[in-house]
Amino acid sequence: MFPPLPSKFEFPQSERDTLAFWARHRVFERSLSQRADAPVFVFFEGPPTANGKPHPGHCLTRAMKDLFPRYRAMCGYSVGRKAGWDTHGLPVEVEVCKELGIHTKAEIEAYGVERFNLKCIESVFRYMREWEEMTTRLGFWVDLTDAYVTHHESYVNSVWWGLKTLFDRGLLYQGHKVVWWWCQGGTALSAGEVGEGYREVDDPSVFVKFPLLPPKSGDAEQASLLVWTTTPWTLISNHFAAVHPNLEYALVEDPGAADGGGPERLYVAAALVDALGKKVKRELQTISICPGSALIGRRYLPPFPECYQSAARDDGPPLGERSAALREGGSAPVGWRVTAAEFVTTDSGTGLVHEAPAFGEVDFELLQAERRRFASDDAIPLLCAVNPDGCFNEAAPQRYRGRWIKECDKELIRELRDERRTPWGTPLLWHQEQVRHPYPFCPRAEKDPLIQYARKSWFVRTSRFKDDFLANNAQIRWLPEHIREGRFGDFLRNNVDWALSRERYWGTPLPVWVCEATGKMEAVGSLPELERKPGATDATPEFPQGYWCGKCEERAKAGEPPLPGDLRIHKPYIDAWTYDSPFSPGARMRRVTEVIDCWWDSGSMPFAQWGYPLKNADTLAQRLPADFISEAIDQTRGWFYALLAISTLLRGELSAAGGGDAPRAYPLPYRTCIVLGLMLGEDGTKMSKRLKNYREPSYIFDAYGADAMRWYFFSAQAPWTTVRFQEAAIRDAQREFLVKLYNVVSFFNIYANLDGFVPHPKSGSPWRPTAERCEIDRWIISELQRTIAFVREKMDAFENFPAATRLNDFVEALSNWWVRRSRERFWRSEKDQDKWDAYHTLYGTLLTLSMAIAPFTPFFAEFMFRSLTGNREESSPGTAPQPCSASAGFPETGLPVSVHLCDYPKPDERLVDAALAEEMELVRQIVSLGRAARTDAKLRTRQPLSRVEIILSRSADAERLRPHEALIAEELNVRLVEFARAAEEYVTYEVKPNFKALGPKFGALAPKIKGALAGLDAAAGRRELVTEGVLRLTVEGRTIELTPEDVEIRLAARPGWAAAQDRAGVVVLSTELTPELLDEGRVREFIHHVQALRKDRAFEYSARIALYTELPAPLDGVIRGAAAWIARECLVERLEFAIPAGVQSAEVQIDDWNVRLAARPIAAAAS
RNA sequence: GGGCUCGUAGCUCAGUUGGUUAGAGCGCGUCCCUGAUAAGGACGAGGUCGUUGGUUCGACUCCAACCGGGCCCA
Repeated sequence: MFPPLPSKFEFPQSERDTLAFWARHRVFERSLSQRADAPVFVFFEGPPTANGKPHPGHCLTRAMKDLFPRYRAMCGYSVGRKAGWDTHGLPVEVEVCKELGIHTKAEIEAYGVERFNLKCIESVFRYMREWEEMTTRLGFWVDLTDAYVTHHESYVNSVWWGLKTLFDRGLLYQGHKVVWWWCQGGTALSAGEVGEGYREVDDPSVFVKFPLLPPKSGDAEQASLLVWTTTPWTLISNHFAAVHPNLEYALVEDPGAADGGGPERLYVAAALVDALGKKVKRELQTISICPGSALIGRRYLPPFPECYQSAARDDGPPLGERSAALREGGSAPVGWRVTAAEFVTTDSGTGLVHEAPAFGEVDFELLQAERRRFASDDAIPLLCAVNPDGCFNEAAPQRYRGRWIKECDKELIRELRDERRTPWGTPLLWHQEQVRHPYPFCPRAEKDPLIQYARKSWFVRTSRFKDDFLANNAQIRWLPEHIREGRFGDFLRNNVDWALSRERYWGTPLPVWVCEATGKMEAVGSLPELERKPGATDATPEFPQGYWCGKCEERAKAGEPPLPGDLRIHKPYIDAWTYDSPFSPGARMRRVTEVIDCWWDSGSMPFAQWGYPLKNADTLAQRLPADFISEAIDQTRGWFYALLAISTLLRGELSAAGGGDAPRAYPLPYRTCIVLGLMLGEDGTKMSKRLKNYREPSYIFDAYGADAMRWYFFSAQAPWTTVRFQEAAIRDAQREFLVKLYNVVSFFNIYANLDGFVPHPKSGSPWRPTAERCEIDRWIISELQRTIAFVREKMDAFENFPAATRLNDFVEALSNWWVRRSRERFWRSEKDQDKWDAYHTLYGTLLTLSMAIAPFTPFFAEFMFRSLTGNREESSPGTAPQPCSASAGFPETGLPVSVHLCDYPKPDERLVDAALAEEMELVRQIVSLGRAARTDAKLRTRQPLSRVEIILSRSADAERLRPHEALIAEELNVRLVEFARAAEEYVTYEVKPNFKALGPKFGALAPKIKGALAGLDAAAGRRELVTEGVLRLTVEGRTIELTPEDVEIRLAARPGWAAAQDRAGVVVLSTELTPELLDEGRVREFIHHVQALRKDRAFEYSARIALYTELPAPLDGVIRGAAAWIARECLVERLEFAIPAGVQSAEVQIDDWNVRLAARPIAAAAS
């Protein structure tokens, strides 16, 4: 007896039951342990940032990460699945700041770094729990109990080891770099963060004159360079003006504005003269043209004199008047002269660029280039009138000092217009307007604009490894493929050194200690290593026994919960550690203050998840590289890059884990990477909590279940396409696949129990091999084998979409052809072998299918499997799982308790019948045509017809269809099936060119042949082809012989017949209705109404009934004559032609007659 | 502005080394079937395959430019 199924199946409830079942029997753990000694398939979990609730996009990622490991595990691999959490970084800090209602670094310091970081841990834990819940509910099997966590001491030790290794190899260095700087947060932001924060804003656009000093020889020219900027606040820090040496520059005469300033001369790019003239509505007259190179070296006066006049050294002349020795001999001024720069264009501005190296990346590079020309490294200072907090400093004019730079823009412009003049008395401001352009703001604090700012920070010399990155990349299997050469390849080719340090609090501390006497540095590879350093201590004046212990005691005394031990390796505790300097006796080593980019954390996970090298060297050797990873496309420059870069840098060191000397081969650290598309909300725009344009995962889980969502992800599109997350699409996916499949399971369940079907081949219902069963059974079993072979092939290649599509097609075929065509076999009363064949076929198919879909829809697969195997529970869960094999129709005994402990089905080639598959395809096509013809002629299916004539385009097909005549006759409800050969009575012919064959053979002649064929007598042409094997045509004077392959013969029904056609052929129905046929139709109508009545009255499926009817005379004889048939079809025990009093009756119509029907079940049906 | 990617039916998406008649599901309309009923089937309407050029005997497919969306970078 199969456990009866509920009348109303609830997917979400069933899934919750399955979750409980998995937990009860520790199915996940056992799926791992039963493969403990198998070959490994390595999966890396990209750690989600535990900062914010998971949304549907995360569900897609996690579903994909589940699918392939499940599949490989069922295929016999050992697939360890260690969870991981990314817990450091700015996002966490910002979340905590919001919670605390604070914003700036000063506020964090005031709150206390210690308490702050404690808050960060708490915040991370909160979100981790939400993620764990979603993970479990989605059916993502990953070991949450043994997750790696980036802030754990063991993890940080590994990260430190990597950094120390790079430091010792000279790859970790401190340098200046212009970064996108968040003034209020006091830190640089990563490229990704900056990209998030771009907004369209209006900024001032100012054109400013830089008056030229007279050349060494020659008279004062009284001309200015005209420069353009959208950041007036950077003008105070101006250091150079740049031109492109190969561009043409014009010296123009500006007649001057009406309200001030006389005529004067300006240098601008020749190409921009007209455009600039239009801006001020004056004609700028070109006086002379010169190349940019002619201007190089010319000196000018900056708009604000503070830097120019500052004394770089106490004794020297002002900076503006200083020159220094060049490497190649001679000397040059250290600033305020024209330099050459390739980046100058005439796209906007004036073709002359104001350079403030502290505030622009290219500007800074220009400064570096200039510096390299000088003999002394520090000949040219970096001019910077702005403090890290975004306020002007001592280098700025008095009135601006201490003020927020953006706030000063207006005043600066006014000063340039009204107060500052050229030596000849015109205002320095030439023109002012507004521009609208994208500008980055802090994505975490939307009002704070970012600025480019030169900052001392730590870098990893990744650019030196560009070629290695590319070589590594070339070995990776990317899905989709274009990522390798496209987005990712481009990114690698443009590699710049990794800006590693962050001037923040909650992150992996940069493990570099500096000698307080000499400034020399060294890196430390782990906390134990630090503790072993000579004289190492975290004692402070306040806590002479040690800062950490002191703090712990303090909390204990105050009755507060103990500090998480993992905080020991974080700020501020780690900052307390000092040790004896190896560089200078008596001096101490102190840690630098920075923490590192959290991307570096997550990119270190291949070894850090195992705590390597302090432990688990063996594990690492086995688990590198990963066979499979997957994340969304936004991780290209994130995790995908971090992983590849760090593993490439540490290739030699990582290979030591394996005990070998040879460097580990590429790819590292992942072989296959599925790059998922972005997920958009219902309206096709980015998902937004604010706009509520998507459904929460929990809503989907409760309304449809996790499988519906998973199936939608896997089957609706290739995973790398951008998808719209639509509730309706999930509902559809559920209806098309899960509900359809459930109906088949339910069908089986109902009848198997009615007939007492026992699946066991020996002790159960009579079983016989597939080869002895009927054609449709052999067909569906063959389809099953083909499907499994296809799914395996695609899944082995990480292509879930075609695999899922094929499974969908199979379920469609099972439900809409096999079940439909086999229903009668289940209904019939006799328990003959054919009936048992049907049961065994369906049972075996469903059982195998439950295994085949298990990685895709693990909950429903488990439901199916358990339903088919009797909802077994183990009395002592955990006994050794038994091996399982299940070929169609013949399940072995001793199946495991869960489908997920089974082996993935293997196709049995012996059961595949390709010819039968093709024939059945054709049969379905013909039947479909027959139904179309019926619809057309308004002949309902219940009305039998005398015969159908089938005319096939390929007459050879007739022979192949003949064995299936009975099937066609039954499906179309016709007495006779005939194949007509040359049925010109019914059809007309058309001879069409087959260009695929004609094209290569005849080239340009092909279209002409098409014309010739159109004018041909098609019937004659066809005859010629059939009798002679060739068709001769004369085209352009040439005689051409066409073979049957060169053309296609199409058929069309002649008008006047009940017919339908397509490429396969024409199906013609005989429409003549004899009295006998009409009578049979009426009986079938009668049966139909009785069945409807049974259903309407909700009789048991197997209930025998007494049937009462009152008929008009013309029907009486017909129904009486068919009594036996009716009794068999409708389980009628007694048929009476009068309706007894008190029995509820119904009136139905058969043709034009009214018929009364009534029925009641007969109690003891067991006779 | 640069790079990548996508543009096919009202919606969601397929479309196999270029082959002349571009498909599916949903939705809509008409009908059918039903002892699987949260089913199932048939038919119909609905497309200048983003636009414009080019290559080719032949282009949804290849190339170029442009337009539009998305992502990444600036």
